[in-house]
Amino acid sequence: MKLQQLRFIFEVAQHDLNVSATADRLYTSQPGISKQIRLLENELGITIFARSGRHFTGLTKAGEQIVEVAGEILGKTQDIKNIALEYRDNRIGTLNIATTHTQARYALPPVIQGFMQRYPGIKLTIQQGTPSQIAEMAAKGMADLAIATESLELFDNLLMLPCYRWNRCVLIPRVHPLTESHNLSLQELAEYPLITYVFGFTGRSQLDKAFELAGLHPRLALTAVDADVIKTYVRLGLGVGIVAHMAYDPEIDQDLVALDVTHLFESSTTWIGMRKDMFIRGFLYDFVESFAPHLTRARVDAARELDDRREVEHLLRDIELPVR
Amino acid sequence: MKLQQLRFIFEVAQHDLNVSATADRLYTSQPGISKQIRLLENELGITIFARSGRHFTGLTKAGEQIVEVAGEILGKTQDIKNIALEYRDNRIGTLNIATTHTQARYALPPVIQGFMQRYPGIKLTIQQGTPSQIAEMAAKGMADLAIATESLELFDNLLMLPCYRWNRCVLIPRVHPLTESHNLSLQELAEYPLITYVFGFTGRSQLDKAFELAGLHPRLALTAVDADVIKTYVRLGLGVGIVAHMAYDPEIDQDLVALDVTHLFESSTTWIGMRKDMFIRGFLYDFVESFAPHLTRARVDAARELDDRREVEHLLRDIELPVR
DNA sequence: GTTCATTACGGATTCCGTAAGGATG
DNA sequence: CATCCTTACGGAATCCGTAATGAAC
Repeated sequence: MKLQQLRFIFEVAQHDLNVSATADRLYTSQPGISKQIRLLENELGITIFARSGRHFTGLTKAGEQIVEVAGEILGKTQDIKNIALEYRDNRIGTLNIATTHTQARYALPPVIQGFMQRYPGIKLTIQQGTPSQIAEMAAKGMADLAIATESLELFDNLLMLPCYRWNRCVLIPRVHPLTESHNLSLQELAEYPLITYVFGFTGRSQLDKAFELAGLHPRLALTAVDADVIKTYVRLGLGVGIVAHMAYDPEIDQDLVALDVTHLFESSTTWIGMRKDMFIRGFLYDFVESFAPHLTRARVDAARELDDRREVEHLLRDIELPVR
Repeated sequence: MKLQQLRFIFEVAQHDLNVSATADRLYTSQPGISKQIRLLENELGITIFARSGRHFTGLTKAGEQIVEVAGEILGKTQDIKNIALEYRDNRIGTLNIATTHTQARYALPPVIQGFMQRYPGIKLTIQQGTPSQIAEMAAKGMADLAIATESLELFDNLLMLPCYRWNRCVLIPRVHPLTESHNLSLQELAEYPLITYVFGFTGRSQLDKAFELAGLHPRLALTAVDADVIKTYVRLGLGVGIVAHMAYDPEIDQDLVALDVTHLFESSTTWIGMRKDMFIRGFLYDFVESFAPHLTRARVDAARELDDRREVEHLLRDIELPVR
């Protein structure tokens, strides 16, 4: 058994069972991968990939379990490299953040800017994706951190750390009936076509819950992945926008009016997700703390010691989360 | 980075940092190991082993952490092999049990006998050691199961499953003043020199606690690792023996009298310890269940899902443990 | 007929043994 | 001076590329 063989079966499993495509991504030859897979299967005395003729059609039951363990092993080899790098020079390395549009566009920029100044030697990568995509990236070791409001709970090897709470605001053009409204109610709001996030993004589930509880079924004129698109259509008069509060910029969005609706919706929480057992380099602790000041190295370590998500919540429950 | 390199640094760290001795054990050459270690250190850009001249004197800080991760990786490669074996032929394989004298001599024999009949293809190994040694063996992947009454809590990657409760009996020769005693008290007992287990073995700590709470300080004439030695000296009249109840065999020990002292001491619990994340083969579930019938596959799996020791206790607390 | 894995094969690299060398305690 | 790691070196095995092959959709 060789680490490369484990790498190959893992990557092939991640790439639609297509060996040729995997070879391209790994900058190696397709027969090389094919041969190593076959060698591993022979050594173990089982087939990992189910085949129909010469095509891979799926994983065998044994293969599924083996690929999963292989992924854990590969993650740990990365940990070893990170340990070595940390002791060699704690100022160089890479940081790979997977996050959503909302975070990348509105919450992260100042943090990133400060981080890049403090650690000019760290190569920073930000990958944007859907909440479930980024959760998977962190869980599988393709990203160091996942930052999102939703879906991080889907992978139970992710440690979830609460970062800040936020609520929504309603966006309307400067000329709009609702500008007259005082103490906006859900009923009033539901009379207008709404423009907000698609399901699974940026606290959308909290939003639905509020209307549901009130027995209201507003018309969704348009759902988008990000606030910029939402704003665009609000400007076109297609409907009333509901976006995360931090997505409203008084400078840039002077042509829009933001109405506070904190009283209408429960606040949402944005989380950092990271593999429970990953080796955390010094700069990564630092990044986390500068994004969420209450998440000090000591607190993160304490949370890592606990194995259960509920215990982590209990540990951190007395901490006043920042509100944005 | 190669798996063999990880194997080498791990084994060298386990063998007193002695490369030559490690080479002998692994049936390979000493320069081969030396070279691979050096290659790994070069690749990672750090030193793993601290050296004085050409002698290894210890692990560097980075080395300590890396060796630990290397051990986890090697454990997972073993998991992969076990997965493959299980699907290839679930009747062949190896089972390595680390346990104490008390278990090996008195609790395990009938279980082992039945197991060997059901699984003639499994190569069974039993390693005897002190409780802390066997806990380490299980934690480091050198044994599949640890079975003991003490010390399993020392390694937090061990899942602890309660197997049975037991208490002690007092052993005296057929002719002895205590044979007249009814409802033996701790005070009476403390008047005689005692012969029992050394500290850290077979519930010795529970025993000390009982005397301590009663404010008694009995004289320990002799402490031994196993009940057979204890019985021998009881026969010689050196003192009164206190052993685990299951260590008294009415057939063999006809020349000794066993007095029930359940009312004097709290019962102890014997546990199975296994690496939390190890792959458990079918026959291993079967072995565990035949040793502790309440530990069904479903219950073991449920306990593995939980990450915290206290939660495991909670899960299993309604189960009536067998008493021996 | 295109896509895709397997087989064949040759060159480069790596691995691993023996033998010799040099530092430590 | 006995122990122990490092270096040197050569043969064997492995790896990995290109090219050809054959099966599946």
